[in-house]
Amino acid sequence: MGDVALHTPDAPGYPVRSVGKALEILLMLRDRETIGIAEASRELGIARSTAHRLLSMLEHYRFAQRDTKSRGYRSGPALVSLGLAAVVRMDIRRLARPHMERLAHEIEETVTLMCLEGADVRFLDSVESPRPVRVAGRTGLLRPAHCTSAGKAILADLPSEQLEKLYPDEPLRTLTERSIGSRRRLLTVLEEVRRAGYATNLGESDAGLVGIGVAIPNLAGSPSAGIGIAAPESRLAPEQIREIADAALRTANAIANTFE
Amino acid sequence: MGDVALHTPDAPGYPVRSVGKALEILLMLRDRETIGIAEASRELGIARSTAHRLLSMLEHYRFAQRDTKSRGYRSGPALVSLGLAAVVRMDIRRLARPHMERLAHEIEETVTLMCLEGADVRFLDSVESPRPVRVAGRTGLLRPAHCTSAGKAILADLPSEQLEKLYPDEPLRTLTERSIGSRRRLLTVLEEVRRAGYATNLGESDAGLVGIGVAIPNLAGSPSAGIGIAAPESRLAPEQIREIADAALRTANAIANTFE
DNA sequence: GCTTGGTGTTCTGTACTGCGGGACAATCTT
DNA sequence: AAGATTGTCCCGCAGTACAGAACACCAAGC
Repeated sequence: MGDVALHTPDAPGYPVRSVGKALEILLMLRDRETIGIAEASRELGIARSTAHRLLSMLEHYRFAQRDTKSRGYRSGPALVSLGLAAVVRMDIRRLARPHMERLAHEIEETVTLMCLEGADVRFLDSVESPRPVRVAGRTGLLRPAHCTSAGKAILADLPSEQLEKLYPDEPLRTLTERSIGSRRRLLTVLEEVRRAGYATNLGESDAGLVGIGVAIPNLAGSPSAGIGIAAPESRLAPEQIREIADAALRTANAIANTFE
Repeated sequence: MGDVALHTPDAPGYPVRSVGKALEILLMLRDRETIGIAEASRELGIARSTAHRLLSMLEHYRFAQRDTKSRGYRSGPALVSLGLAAVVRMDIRRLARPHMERLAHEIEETVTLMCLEGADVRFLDSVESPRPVRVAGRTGLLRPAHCTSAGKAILADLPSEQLEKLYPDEPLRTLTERSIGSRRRLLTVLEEVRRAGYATNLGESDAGLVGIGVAIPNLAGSPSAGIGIAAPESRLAPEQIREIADAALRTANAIANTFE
């Protein structure tokens, strides 16, 4: 009678193991550059022959391709086109675009849309500053969330137990010497972010680059997202920050309201 | 004895049907916005219950997600992150980037990298013009190949039998009234492209936008790619075309030579 | 040179798993 | 209100996708 496992809304009542394993291989392909057959077999707990067959299958459908020198499989063209098609269709991105363009035009700096992916943020889209000297948009990039402005804003919105899961190991990854290196420091920074409503990034991801980021609230279902504004260090005076953050917050709210 | 089917180099000797069907569903997700269970079952020739289970599986791994109003499945966040990770890693893109930046800087117009996907071209990456009035880079977009400059350049490099497969139906899709509408016209245009070495796009994809495109030669294995230069109509005088095309050809060759 | 540990690849039998069919409920159409 | 489609669940059978072993291949290492 009463089903206890209701708290996992999408547990497949009738799993198809081979498909599950194949999808897990695809997910491995996201984090690793290439995968070997033995590697996959070990990691998924399946026989080498099975891993071989699954990878051949992925190769046949162009989801994977063999690296030259026939050593290991890497992600194939089907993933590229599927992914790009999915990105273009993403609700957040489509809805956010016009607002981002308005914001980029108003403050004349590069605006980027990001979403959380594990403990990282993925750059989903960006509108570059109209000025000749500007920060380039780097769609597709992955950065540690705690090293970016929008990433910090997103983290600040997370429930604390989820946050702890994301940072199990103590020495946090750093990109520059200004990056946040310890969990304690991160927690106090996030507290400040919650108070201020926005986050900053003062050369913590790239030297000479500063950013201001806010989270997009109420993204029902889809992973948490945010927008960040990036500028050359020399151009952003401290007294502008509040003003720019307000513009970003207005934009984020406008995006959130577009969800009917 | 003699295996006849040697001309299909990657036919999986030992197919895993469920995985194959699952991957085919993913491929459907690329072309359609959403798919229903009955739809998938019909198209793949499997029972509705099977389609249901496969889609649940995809949903569980976040490769698909249900559309609000619980009607139909659409592509999920896993596809987005997988795709973007794959794009960033793509050889062509990584290798082409520096050359594209140089070209964009030299001619001060927006440069785009595209690759063929069926009879369309997918925008893989772009470097925007430094000028204030410029054509925006639209990474991820899909356009009919015969309506874009680089697309035509890529088509011109294709063997004719492959070309015929791509255009079975006579009234070609058009985006503006200047788009090429018939196969005959396309063939003569492609002949000109082969002679000139580059292709043009005079308001055939977007009104007020002109482009110059070239194919990147010798892309062993990976799908055919090309680069295009897009500019506002008002800014591109006819006498500049040859010069810009030469710069683009130099760039394309430089990219091709990067492949060791 | 010949081992030794590691790969990727192919084959075959069997237990299990994922398939189809059917029944039900919830929608949308007419 | 009836009819047509849809998504969802369940169950029993048979087909399949798994593991295991055997083989070929390439590195190092002694």
